[in-house]
Amino acid sequence: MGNDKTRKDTVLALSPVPLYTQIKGILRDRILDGSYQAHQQMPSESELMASFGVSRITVRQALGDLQKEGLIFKIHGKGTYVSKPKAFQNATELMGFGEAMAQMGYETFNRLISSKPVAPGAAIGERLGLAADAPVMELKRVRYLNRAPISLDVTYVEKALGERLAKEDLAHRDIFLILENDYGIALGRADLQIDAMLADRVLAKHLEVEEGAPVLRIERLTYTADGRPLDFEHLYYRGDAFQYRMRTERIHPQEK
Amino acid sequence: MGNDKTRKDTVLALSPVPLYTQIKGILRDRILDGSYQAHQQMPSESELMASFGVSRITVRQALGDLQKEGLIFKIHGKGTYVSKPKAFQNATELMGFGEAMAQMGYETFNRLISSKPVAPGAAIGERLGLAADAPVMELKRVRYLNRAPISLDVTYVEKALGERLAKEDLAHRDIFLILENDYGIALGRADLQIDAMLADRVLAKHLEVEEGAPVLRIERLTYTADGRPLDFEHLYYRGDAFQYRMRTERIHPQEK
DNA sequence: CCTCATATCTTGTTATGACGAGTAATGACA
DNA sequence: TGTCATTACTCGTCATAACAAGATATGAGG
Repeated sequence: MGNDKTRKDTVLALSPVPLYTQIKGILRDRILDGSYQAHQQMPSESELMASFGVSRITVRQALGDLQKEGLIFKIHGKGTYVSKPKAFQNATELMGFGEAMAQMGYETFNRLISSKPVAPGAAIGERLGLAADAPVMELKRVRYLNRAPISLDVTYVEKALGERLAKEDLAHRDIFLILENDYGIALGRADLQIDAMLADRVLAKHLEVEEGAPVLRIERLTYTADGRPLDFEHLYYRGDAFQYRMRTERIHPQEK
Repeated sequence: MGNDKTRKDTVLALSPVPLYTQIKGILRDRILDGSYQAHQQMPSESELMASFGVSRITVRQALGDLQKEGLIFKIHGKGTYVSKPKAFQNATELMGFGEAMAQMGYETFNRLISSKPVAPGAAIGERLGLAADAPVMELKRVRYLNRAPISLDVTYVEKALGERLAKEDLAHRDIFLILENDYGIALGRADLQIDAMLADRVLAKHLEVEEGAPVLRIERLTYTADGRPLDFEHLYYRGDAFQYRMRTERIHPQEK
């Protein structure tokens, strides 16, 4: 059932937000609230054209974006279907720790251990695209979830930026959000490297675990939207208290 | 169409591969071989239209795909630019271990430890979308890189499929490639969870490390292209010998 | 009953055309 | 000289149109 060809939806052509964005939002809501059930359904492109009163290219842009988000998938010649696994949507999204936890309803708190200018090793300076002798700021923070320490974050940024950041409310706000909302710096992608290690004495003290406990180490180099490296971090997560989740796509062999 | 300000390129309209795919390939090659240098350049859309003799929509589809791959980025009102960091392209691509290593020029070898039907715990059966009492096959393999053990892979699949897989040449081929190339099963996305743990006695033996050494554990649930869960794996990587790399994108707040 | 061509769904690709919006250089004007 | 409107680029959005290609139901012919 649920066949509502006659249904008419209103999208505002004069709105500042694009039509396909509005349509995307409406369809996403219907998927998330169950109007469109899992693994079947989804009106065809021509039905959506009629019901929203837009052209096919607009419908396809909306559907294409939803597919990128993982909410739907298409089968050539058959139709468009709703994906089931709502489990962890958007796990490939770049987020700060507090941001990610807040989205899941957890409260976080950060304790600033130290902030000081350091002479970067060659590796760090190079990653940030700075001159070999350019000074960088090192910010050390321990992040708490429900009063238990979860991770030690060591952040390296260019010195001037780091001094500015050190004055901010790092206890309650993610650096990512400060950069974007307060400084107006648009962030782009990030490159991550993940491996496992054992807690040394310093790490054990900060994370309140035994020396030799398993630790997940993540190296993250974050770029601005226009591709300049901005922020290099070492994140040390308690192996017993944290799982890093993500989603990857299979790229099908085509012309390669 | 006698138009060539700088260069004229030939794309085959009759080819079985779409025009935008051909154009995407040509542009990717030029970026990778340095014809288009990093962080500047890139002809405008209208120039590409003229040089390839195609419409704007086709050019935009090619550029959009390259942007998703991370090779280029666009700035509204200014132009399209080449991204610099060739470091690890396509790290969000879902790949088997052997596949990934082969792409980097390494040879791998797998040793099949065991393959047997098991009564799945509730967690595994549910993940695979099977009935609670449906039998599954468990395949255990140790993966070697340069004759050193790198990981222990424990794979769970539906029983019939698992028995078929057990007869294949698992020593030299990735399960992913067998599924796709031999069985014609198109793979879609995968959901991953990563954490850190310590090697127990069994793990230590297989990975040839000390008991208590750091181990990166990855849980991976792989879906077919049409969204059915197919393959659930536990991957245990030596923390001292393996780094998991990936790239994530910042999603900018829009309508949320 | 089974097979196969056909009609008719679906999504995929591509062209042409238009206007909006952001960026930047130019030149007129105060 | 400094400010501002103009203009000419760029990418972003959207409409209309057509055909290709995959999937499926239908019906004719064996």
